[in-house]
Amino acid sequence: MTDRELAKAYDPKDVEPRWYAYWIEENVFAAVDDAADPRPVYVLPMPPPNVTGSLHMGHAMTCTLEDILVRSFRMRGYNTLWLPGIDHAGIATQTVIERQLKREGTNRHQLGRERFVERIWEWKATSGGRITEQQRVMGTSADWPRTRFTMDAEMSRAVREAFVRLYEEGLIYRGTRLIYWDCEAQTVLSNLEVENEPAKGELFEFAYQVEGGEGELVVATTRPETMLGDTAVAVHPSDPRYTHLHGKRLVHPFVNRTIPVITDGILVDPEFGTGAVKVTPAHDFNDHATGKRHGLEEISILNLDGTLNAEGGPFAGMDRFVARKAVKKALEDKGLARGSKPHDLVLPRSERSGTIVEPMISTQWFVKMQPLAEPALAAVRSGETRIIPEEWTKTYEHFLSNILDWCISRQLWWGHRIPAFHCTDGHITVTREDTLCRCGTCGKPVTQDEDVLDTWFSSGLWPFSTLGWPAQTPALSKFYPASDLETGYDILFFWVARMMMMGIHFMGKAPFSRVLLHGMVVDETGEKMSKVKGNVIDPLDLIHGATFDTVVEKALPGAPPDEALKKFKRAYPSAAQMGAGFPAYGGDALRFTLASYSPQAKRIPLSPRKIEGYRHFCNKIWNATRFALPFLEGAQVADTPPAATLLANRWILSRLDAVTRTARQGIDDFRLDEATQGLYDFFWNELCSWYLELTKPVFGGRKEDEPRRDDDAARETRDVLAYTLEAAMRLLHPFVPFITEEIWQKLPRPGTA
RNA sequence: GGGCGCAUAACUCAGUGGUAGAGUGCGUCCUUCACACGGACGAAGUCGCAGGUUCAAAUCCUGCUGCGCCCACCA
Repeated sequence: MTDRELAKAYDPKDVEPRWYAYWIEENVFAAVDDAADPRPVYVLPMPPPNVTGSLHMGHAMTCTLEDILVRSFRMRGYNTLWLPGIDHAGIATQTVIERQLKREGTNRHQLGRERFVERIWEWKATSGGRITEQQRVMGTSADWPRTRFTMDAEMSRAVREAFVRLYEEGLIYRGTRLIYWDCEAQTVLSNLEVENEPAKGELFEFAYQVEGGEGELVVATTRPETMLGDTAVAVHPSDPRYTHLHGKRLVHPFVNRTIPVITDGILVDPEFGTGAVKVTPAHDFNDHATGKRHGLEEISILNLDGTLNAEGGPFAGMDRFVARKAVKKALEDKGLARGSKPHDLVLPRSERSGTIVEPMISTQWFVKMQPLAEPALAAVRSGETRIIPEEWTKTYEHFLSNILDWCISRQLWWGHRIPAFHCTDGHITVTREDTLCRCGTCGKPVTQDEDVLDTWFSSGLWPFSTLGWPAQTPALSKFYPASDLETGYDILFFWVARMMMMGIHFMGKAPFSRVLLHGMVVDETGEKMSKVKGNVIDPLDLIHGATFDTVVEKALPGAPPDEALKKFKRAYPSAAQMGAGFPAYGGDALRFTLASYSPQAKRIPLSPRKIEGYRHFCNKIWNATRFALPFLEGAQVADTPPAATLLANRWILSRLDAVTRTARQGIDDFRLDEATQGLYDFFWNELCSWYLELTKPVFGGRKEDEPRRDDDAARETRDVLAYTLEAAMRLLHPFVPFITEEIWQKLPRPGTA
């Protein structure tokens, strides 16, 4: 096959890897730091995927949308930086490695901290960050040599610097608070990492005897074991049923203490339960606040692993759930149980481990949020940063207006160690140095704080830490603030809000002028993709093709294949009639599909049939070119449209102009769906169905006995067709970069004639 | 308890104060000269329900119904 001939059907497998290699070789994704570079700048920080991650549909969406923006600006002549990276993902990664150790019959404590962390680095070197390889299959045109890992030395320096400055400014403090504790991972969690899940439980009632044998007071609870930490029972001040008990004391049935009856109009709703509330200040947020109001003792009853400590009296050593049953039984045995009824409740679960978290009193590091939140709110209110789709602005405002202090310490080993040192006298020295020997206050020997920082602390610095901050590098001055930040709406609070706060605080300017948010990719019926549901699709299977056996094995690992297949086909009705599997749709078809969904949709139901439709579109592009190429020999293509006299030629040039504006507008407004629709319609209906058909009689030569024409009309049409195709390839390129590159390289274009 | 959003053709979704749109699917026909990953023609919607504003509403407003998401410490 010569240069100017094309295969009859488009085969992405042949084309795509070839051009990716070419782009890398030609270094076309690189941004330029040089202050003297006169071009305008477009900067897009890439959301760093977890080091443990592998490409899923959400990543595919992110890569696609961002690559479209980036390629588009690059083609417009911007000095474009798409900065990629990887997140160390503290708790997620630690969990992965701990599971490995468990399989090997050991654990991190046997290994020791230093060895454990080494082990994670080893793992990272071999299998961590595989996802960045997979991103390349999507055509991701990031400036790869600038890839940052949040645990790199430079990133760590930035993290320490940020911590120290916030500490010195009084915005980071250490405090003893009621926090959420994950008993399995054995670490504190921030509020955002706790998911509240509705559940069916019971409301159990039991009686406290009044001291001196004057009757009883019945309370209701969903967590009977917490009664071991009760330090009061509260009633409503104006509840006539309990007036006679005001000021009395109650006898604890299991531990040697009496507790007061207190009145509290905030905690107690007389309508609920018995109207009397047991108060456990150390294990419940409402009770904690009540305890503060009344000066109650806070008795922690739990060990860090969720078993009961010595305060549990006869129940000490039991797991919290075992203790729950045992306490109920013991209350029954003492004749104090007063029955139970079914009750709908909300269980707080750890986002990561899935276990029910326990409120516990603990000393942790916090960031004071309000002083940081206010400028972040102001930046959006003033329009310095715009959130698109705009409806998210209210959600952002609501979050930042009601924000609580951020607990940033984690009892993990994998992460940025907190740069604080403790001496035996209890002084704390916070330092930028790697290590410290003497207390800054008294000079005694010190040890470093055992804890690490929340992963999101380092990612909150991403827009500037990746550019060399705190050093004043050329990259930092060139590329901060970024132009856009594009990501899924699910991390608006976790990540975007925190970058806004940190960016403004440390750099004095909001980190980006626009925040672009897309929805969650879900299955075709609208269900969230999950391994449990068996509806996960690996984007690479759509690109490369895969039998349903393979697809289903990944969707529902370990399940019987026919059962898994049934589930899968229920989740993707349009795949049900597809025979044995997915054909190789190619990266372009998948990208065009993902871009075609409206970004304001919160749920993006992935439809295999839709991908198929856009694969057909790619084939259409291919064949249109295949038809046109033989007629383009000797075409003159300039940067501006050729002068046209024939109606058809003038018409297609005007349509080209219109679609150019549609595509441009769609990209600028982050309405890529409108851009894809416009491009599809232009190419298929206007260019192929109408214009190409109209050119046939002008060119002639289609039948054996008909000569190819070479008159003015044919020459004008040739030049217009060449110009139009070349321009169409450039318009389509950000969306479907592979096929357009393949074709464009074969087309006559400015400077090649 | 607060907040946000959605309801348009069989499916998935755009859309606009002035005669209802796309893709896919469906029906009939066509392997004819770029493409059957194609072409031609066609069927298909009381734009959730009820009010209101307007010359005009599917589009704006109010209420209702249904669905979804987020935030929140009711024992």
